[in-house]
Amino acid sequence: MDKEMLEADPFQLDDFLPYKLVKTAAHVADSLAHIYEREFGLSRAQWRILASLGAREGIKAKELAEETSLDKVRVSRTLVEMEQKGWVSKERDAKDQRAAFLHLTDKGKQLYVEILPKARAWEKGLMSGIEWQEYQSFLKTLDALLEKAGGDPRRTIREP
Amino acid sequence: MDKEMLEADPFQLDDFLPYKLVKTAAHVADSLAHIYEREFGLSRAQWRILASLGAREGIKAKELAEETSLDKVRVSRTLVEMEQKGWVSKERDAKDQRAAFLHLTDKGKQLYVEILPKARAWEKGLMSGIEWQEYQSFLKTLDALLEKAGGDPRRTIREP
DNA sequence: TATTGTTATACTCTATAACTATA
DNA sequence: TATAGTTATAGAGTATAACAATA
Repeated sequence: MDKEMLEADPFQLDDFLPYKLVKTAAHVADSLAHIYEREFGLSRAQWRILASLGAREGIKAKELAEETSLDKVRVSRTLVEMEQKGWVSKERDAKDQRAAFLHLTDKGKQLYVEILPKARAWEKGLMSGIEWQEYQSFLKTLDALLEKAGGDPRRTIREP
Repeated sequence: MDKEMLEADPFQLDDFLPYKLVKTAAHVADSLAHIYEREFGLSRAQWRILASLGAREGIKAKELAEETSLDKVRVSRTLVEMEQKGWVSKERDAKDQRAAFLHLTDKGKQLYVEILPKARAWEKGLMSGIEWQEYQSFLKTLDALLEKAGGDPRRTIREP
């Protein structure tokens, strides 16, 4: 065993990119979750679907799954919850009876326009103190990393 | 319902920072996981503990939990697994019989020096194409976001 | 009384497969 | 045969609480 090799260039988990990235992402996600979970009682899946549907009325479950990085099983179940809460309605596609166009109900839209500004204000607060240029560079690097890491586009993710 | 408000400034989940951040982090984490999971058969918790212990021999379970963002229950259980595999040994602290100093066995160190270079090479590959200055700025922004999001330092996280 | 670490348990999330009804 | 969506189930991860031993 080469002891030198163990000590020469000490590995710090905290400085290791994926760890740092995931850790930061988890804390940022938690911070946002305060709004939609504690303040509005939405689950993470419900939040993502609300946010997605609010901006893209009338899409189908399959597209919704792609947009939100949730798998079709979770989308299906979350939609049932959201229908029961009266936030979402389905409109069968006459051309394809298997699928349905999804809509926010008035109640759902009301929730959307209530949460969205808060989420945006939160995002703004998070960004305050970060230069616009630095932020643009940050986004660019994120895109590059996602591109590099690539991987399975069907990969589902938990946080918002 | 103000339809204008819904369409005026469309919200794109994909451009929303926490979503983008978590999504990128998940894919980057998956990419690394190929190495320690598929190539070496380590779980994520095992990988983090190995990486941590390799660099900081002799720490105790409590410090290990803090370093790895794993809770003490998971650390305790993962250490049992790793002892059984012969990678980790415990040395009771004579000054505090409740705790133990943790060590990698020779077998554990061997695994460490085998995985580490691969992880670093993977990281280097991920970074190739990204300017050094851009990367420094990226790390700085991550730190700023973590600082801002702050939150519970005991927060446990799943990915590497 | 408080702390370190272990054990137990319930809950959620995830992955997979099987199923239906359509196409 | 293939696809959209649903249902079922097993496994992994997470959060909590209770506990033993020691401080």
